[in-house]
Amino acid sequence: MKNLPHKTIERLSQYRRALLLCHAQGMTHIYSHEIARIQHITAVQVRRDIMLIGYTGTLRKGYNVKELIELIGQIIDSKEGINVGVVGIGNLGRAITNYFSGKRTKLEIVAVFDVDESKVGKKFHGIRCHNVADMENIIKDKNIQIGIMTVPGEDAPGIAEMMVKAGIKGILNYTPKPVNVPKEVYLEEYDMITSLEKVAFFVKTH
Amino acid sequence: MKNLPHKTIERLSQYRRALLLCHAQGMTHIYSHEIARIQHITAVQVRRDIMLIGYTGTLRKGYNVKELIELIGQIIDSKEGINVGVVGIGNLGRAITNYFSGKRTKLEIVAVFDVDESKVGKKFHGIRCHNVADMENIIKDKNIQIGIMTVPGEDAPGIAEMMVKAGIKGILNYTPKPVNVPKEVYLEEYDMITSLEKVAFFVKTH
DNA sequence: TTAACAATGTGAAATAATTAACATTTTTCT
DNA sequence: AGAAAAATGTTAATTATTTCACATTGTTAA
Repeated sequence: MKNLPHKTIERLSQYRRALLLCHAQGMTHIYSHEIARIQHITAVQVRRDIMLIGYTGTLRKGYNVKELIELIGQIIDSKEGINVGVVGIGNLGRAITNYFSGKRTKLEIVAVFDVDESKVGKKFHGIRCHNVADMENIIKDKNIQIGIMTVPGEDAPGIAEMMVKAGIKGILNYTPKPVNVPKEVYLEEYDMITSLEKVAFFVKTH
Repeated sequence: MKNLPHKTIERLSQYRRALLLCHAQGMTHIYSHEIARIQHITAVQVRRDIMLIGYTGTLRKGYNVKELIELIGQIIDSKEGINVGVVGIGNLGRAITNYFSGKRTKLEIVAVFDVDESKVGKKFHGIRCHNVADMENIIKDKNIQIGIMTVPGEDAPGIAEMMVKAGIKGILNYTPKPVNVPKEVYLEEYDMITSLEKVAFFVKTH
């Protein structure tokens, strides 16, 4: 199940999110076109993605919500769970920490880091804040495999380097500054300005 | 210049961000492979994107940084500038408001909104917070064309509907809940959980 | 002066992602 | 029972995006 397209992985995550809501509302089955409508994509795309993970629905009843949630979990979650650290507990770091906590059983934020001494030692949404200086040890001790960077851009390269040195496996970089990591570390970068500028461009050009 | 690929638009925004830094450091020219290294892409891709916007560099000297910044501005910025509103001034809304303010001359956050009475009337990074109930009028009065949603997921559909009613042109939805808008409104959705799960997947599968 | 080099620009090929088309199957209706 | 409808599953076609390959051309160095 390794060769799923990147886009399919993203959509599976989104499908699960939607399916969890449907499940909570008591729906037992769902059609591809219902999922499609929620996600603003086509039903064919949904069916193709689901085909790629080898699940098969019931004709005329659609997909079993519970089963599909579980299968998507088997695909995208790691069995043992993955520990996550957030570096930089400003507004964005706090937003992410609050938002994630308890949302996914297989992904847990186990530590947050900051340089600000007044934050070190405090808890954010129940998670202790450590000094960035101690990051390397804590990443190793707590087996943190993914780091989320929410520090100011100028600090990003240094933080990334520290994380790589500590043996991090993946980095999600929310700073405006691209960082360099060795190719064995998976890197995902996202900048909000780019998204806003993209919206602005398409607004401008109708 | 309307038919630029979506991906090219995103990269142009990123190139500009990088170029602005280079310009600030006093660089006058830059090679495609230098831009490529910063953005972790190939030099060919950079050259092709630049070709698509009709700019042409100097052989052996590369691209003129200032000129390229200006040209990208002509492509992706709107001449008159676009006003932006942020709905939901929790941690994420504040992060975005702080981060954007003053970063781009052609995109200005002119109002923020919240339901929380204790926030209404206050200023956030110099921008007044209004009651969501007044949103429709203020969007019209201030000619807000883009709305950034940073409210809890369950409020997203209602907020989107209000914005559409007020004549918004584009929405950037950072809530975990996809919203429906008429096709003349440009919609961009981004969910942090999806990004994190994607990183987790690729970390898991090496 | 001329050869080697290092850059851009771009048509063509390759790859990735989406969509179309339709076979199949279950259910419902007559 | 048979026809129509409505759903899935999947191959093939299409579209979008990236990469290859290489022509071109200033620059540098022998």
